[in-house]
Amino acid sequence: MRSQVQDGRSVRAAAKRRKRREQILVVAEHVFAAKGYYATSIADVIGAAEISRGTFYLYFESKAELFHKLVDRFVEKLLSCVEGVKVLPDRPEPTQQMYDNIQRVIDLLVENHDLSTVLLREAVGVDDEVDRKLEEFYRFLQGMLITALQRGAQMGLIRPVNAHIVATAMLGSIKEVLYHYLVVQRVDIPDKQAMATALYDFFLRGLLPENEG
Amino acid sequence: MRSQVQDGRSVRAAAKRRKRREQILVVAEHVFAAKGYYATSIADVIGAAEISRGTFYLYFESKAELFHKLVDRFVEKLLSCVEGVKVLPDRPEPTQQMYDNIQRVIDLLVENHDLSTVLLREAVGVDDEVDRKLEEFYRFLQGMLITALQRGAQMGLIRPVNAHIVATAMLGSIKEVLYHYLVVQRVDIPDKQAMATALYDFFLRGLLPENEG
Amino acid sequence: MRSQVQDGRSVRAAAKRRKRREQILVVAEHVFAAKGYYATSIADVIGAAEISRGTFYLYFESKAELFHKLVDRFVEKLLSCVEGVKVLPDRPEPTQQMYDNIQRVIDLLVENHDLSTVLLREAVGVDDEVDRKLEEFYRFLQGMLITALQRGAQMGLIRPVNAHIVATAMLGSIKEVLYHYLVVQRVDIPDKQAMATALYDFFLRGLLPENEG
Amino acid sequence: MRSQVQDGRSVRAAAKRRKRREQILVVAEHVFAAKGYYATSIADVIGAAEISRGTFYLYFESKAELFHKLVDRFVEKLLSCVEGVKVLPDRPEPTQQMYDNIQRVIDLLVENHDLSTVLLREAVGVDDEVDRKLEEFYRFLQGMLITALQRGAQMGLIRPVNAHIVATAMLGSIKEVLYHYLVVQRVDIPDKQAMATALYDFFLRGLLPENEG
DNA sequence: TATGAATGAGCGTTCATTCAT
DNA sequence: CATGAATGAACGCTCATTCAT
Repeated sequence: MRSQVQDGRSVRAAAKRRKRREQILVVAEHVFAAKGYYATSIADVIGAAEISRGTFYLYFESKAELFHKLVDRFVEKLLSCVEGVKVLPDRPEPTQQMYDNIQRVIDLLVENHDLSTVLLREAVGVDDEVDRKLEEFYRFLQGMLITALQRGAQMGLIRPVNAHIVATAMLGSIKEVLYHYLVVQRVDIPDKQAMATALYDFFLRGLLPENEG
Repeated sequence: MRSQVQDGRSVRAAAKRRKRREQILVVAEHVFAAKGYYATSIADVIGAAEISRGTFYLYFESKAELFHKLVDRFVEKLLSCVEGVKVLPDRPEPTQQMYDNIQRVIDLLVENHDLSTVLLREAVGVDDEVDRKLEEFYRFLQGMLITALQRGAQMGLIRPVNAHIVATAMLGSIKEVLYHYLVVQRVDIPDKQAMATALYDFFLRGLLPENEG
Repeated sequence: MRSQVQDGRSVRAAAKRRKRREQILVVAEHVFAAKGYYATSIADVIGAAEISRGTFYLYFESKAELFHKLVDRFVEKLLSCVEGVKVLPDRPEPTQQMYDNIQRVIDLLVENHDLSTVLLREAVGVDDEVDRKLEEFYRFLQGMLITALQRGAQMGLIRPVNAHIVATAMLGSIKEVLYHYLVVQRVDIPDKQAMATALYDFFLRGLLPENEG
Repeated sequence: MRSQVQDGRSVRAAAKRRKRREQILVVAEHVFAAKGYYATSIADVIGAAEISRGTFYLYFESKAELFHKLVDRFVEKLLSCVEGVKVLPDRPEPTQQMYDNIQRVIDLLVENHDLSTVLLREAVGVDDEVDRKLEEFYRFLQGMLITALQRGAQMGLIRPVNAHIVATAMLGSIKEVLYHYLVVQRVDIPDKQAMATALYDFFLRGLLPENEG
């Protein structure tokens, strides 16, 4: 059994270690966001993090692993902020749930500007592991949306549509809008609520005038 | 002044040169589509094209230039197939024009499966030149859509919407749906017309049931 | 079918390539002999060979492969110079055959001073591939000697001995003597015939005086 | 002058220190024997010894020094077990002394399987210091054997032979036989006495049948 | 004394590009 | 015009060693 002193030490050491990893991850977000995965060398990362090569490899076993962790964090954060639309007494209207999801995704990506930039920009194609993770994630979201669309249609809340295509289109819409503001224009989105509202409105009512509220 | 013989020669030579370039570009589409930009080496391209290293550099000044040309072709082809929505006596209904545009884009990308794969997958982030070209192109499309949305609203054909966001969302929808089918599922799209219809329908009428035809 | 010109070219190119490889191998023999496998870096080899890094990797796929080729050459040369002792009308006395083998091995190693140095010195332990090759080779020689000892005993030409141990001891004798002269003393052996004779004499007659000719 | 208490402390501390060093050396034998010098990292050693990096460098100034100590121990042990053949009234027959030496060397190496593996396998070539030590040691043995052979010949106990070469051959015989059994076949030698006898018999009587007892 | 996080020189390897033939 | 051998800068990674705690 470890003494209390040892436990205290190891606990503090583990905390320090986590902090260091975190620091590297945060710095790497910036660097990858600025230069892209391939153009970023280990030298760039350790230069920005002000650590030595050896230290980097103490915390990550490769450049790939570093990127995978960033992808994992992105995916985890997003997964924890989207919720399947459910019809329950204690939950808001289904359409409100959809709106809330959009809002939360926007908030999250805006808060994690660099990470979002990296992932929206060029994560696909980096390596098979990353491709698999992202595809799995998008497929999960797509599945969620498809289910929501199908249930919503059964319940008469929405029109029956080609759920597969519409779900994919909705995903693409959100990605593109966020990509456009975060990466292309490199601005913090002025009015996150307006953005969510505009997307939500477009999704629900489309373009035709007879759909006017 | 060149003699006629020399002109004849140089004309033939220029034609031959163009043909060679074309051959390399076509082969490169396949290779880039299969392996991605970074994982594709010059060795892969010249191996597939059955030419020597030296010959490659006779026709392209770098790997980057080769890729730029592919991007240029993609952009040109797409530009030549989309048309701004205009209200003129000799043209179809504006909504029909939108539908036609969607349909043509889908057709083009399906016809150019490899090129589309490359560009939808990971073109962004390859280098600043490519980023600029693609951004310019997407901005052009976006501008076109924004204009159409604004004019449509003025004319009462569509609801007034946040044109910027909706235009971006429409672009993202189309990209994502095509990406999903062309790259992720790697299938030829079974029913291109149905896909266009589904997107068109979603764009116009959204999800709410009161929008039912 | 290739034209004669192309054949001529490719034949010449292949010859040039072989020559280059050979040149690198020869230089590498020197370098490995002087510094040992591990202390020798690719930089040392290409420096001594006066080629660039890239060129080295054009001819060898790794430092390991370079060393493997050297081992292969060593083993091949030795295999081609030792012959199993056979009793046939047109061949010399079995003991003379043994003497000849010893003489040929000594000659070969003296002629290939550097290569022998590398292999006698520290080839074992470099990697599993090398270990396997050398062990296989020594086992082959050992097997040959064991057979010769057993047959010789059956024919009454030699005493019955513990063939396994004696064969191994004979191998060790030859290795150590050559190692001593080639590597430790770093001299060309003054009298190769005397060396062969001394070993041969020791093998046949041992130390006891009653064995005096 | 140190107080008795301090002396007691420092004596105990020194003993502890020696014990620690010893423990590391013993563990390192195993590790080096299993993986070889170059493939063994400090991480392997401290992992097996269950000490920290810092502690290792408290006891050894480098990986090289650790190995040097192992070589020293090997050489010391061997030196303490071989004795020069001397003709004295209170000592056995010279040939018996030779047999005893062989037997003791075999016993020692079998008892120190790991250490022997390391040293027989790949010690040569590790660094100049090790090379020097081993060469000095082998030269010492060789000198001893040469003297014995020359004296033996003078006394008429053995034939006059090329003492240099025969001494080297005898060393090589013993090394190779032990190497073969300890390292290649990785077995404990079944009958150490038979091995000594076979070598002794071969050394004294050679292969020719007229030498039959 | 004991620790283990931090270091950085040095390694083997890749690959886009050049140029003599 | 065509070739492919040659180049070398740049990369990701390792590991013996140090030193603040």
